[in-house]
Amino acid sequence: MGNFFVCKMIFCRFMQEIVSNIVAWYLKNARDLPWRNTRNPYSVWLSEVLLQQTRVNQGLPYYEKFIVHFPTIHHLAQASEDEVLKTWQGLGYYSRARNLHKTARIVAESLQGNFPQTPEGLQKLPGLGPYTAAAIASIAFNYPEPVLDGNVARVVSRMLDIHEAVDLPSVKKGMIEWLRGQIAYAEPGTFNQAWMELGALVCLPARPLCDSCPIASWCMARQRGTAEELPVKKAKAKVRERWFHYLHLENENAIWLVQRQAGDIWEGLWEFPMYEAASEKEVPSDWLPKLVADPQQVKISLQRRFTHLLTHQRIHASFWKLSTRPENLRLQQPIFEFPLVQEELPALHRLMDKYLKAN
DNA sequence: AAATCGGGGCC
DNA sequence: GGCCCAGATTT
Repeated sequence: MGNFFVCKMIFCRFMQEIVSNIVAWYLKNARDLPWRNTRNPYSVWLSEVLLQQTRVNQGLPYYEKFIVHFPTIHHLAQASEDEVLKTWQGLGYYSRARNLHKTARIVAESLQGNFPQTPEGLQKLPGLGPYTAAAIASIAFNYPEPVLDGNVARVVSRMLDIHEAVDLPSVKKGMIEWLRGQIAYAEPGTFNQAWMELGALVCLPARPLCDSCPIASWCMARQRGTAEELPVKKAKAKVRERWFHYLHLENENAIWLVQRQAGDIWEGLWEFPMYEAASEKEVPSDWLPKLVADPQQVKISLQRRFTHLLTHQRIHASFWKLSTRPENLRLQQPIFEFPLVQEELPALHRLMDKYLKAN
């Protein structure tokens, strides 16, 4: 931390020039993205939530889909949560979709359709943390609050050659404070987007394009040759192994699905009735009696196996085709029937989608 | 402070 | 296979 504040002092007298260079670079090189053609708070909010922990290229088609499906916050507020989840399907981090819907209802019904205009006010809404509140306030309402996302943290840590973990709250605070000291030198929304864009296009995680960087001459990491080592991050959690056994039951016009409950992955999404085994060794003969009243009346065959990789979990999924009467099943949740038409299926998660498409 | 939540692109 | 991404929320 000591190192950090020394750097901060050294750079004080160059701040205006640094900001001016970044903004000039941004105005010339920024990508043409749909949410940059407006300052409409609804569009800004939607884009920011969609892009949390998500690359622009991945979020872009979802932004278009949401704008077509829900042109205003009132359309979104009046939709059901299932409709919102369905539009979100495949993007991941599904609590974002539920919070998006909650916030739409709060703004539409309690705030007369108007978003709060300050970071503090915005951060009270579900799904809006420090980053998103600052982003909306600065871009939509011209409020001078710097954003700190993965891009900005990388750029700043290299600028100042910070070797402490950037996910440490104290280090985050220091970087925001440093940025706050220079945000007055530009339009807040442009200032914030310029830093992020620099991280996304030039100050890349690996092999940064320092020769194209508008502030390379002030970059301490470049001067010291440490850019590729930065930013430093704390160690990550290990991957959990899980074994899912899915029961595939369908007839001519219905497919049996249950909705996943809270407190686990894929909350609120739909899938086949499922039994989670405690280990790889746990075999069907052990768990089948737990799922059906009379195993004698069941025909069962292994259809397909997938290994589905997530960030912190590895799902070993087995899909068993089941033939029996529905009354014979012992399920904790009620069974729902849906017409077997792809468009009519509710928001399934990625693994289910993979299985259905493979058949 | 640590754990959890996804999916995809890149090396 | 590991890392990272326009992070937030819960414990």
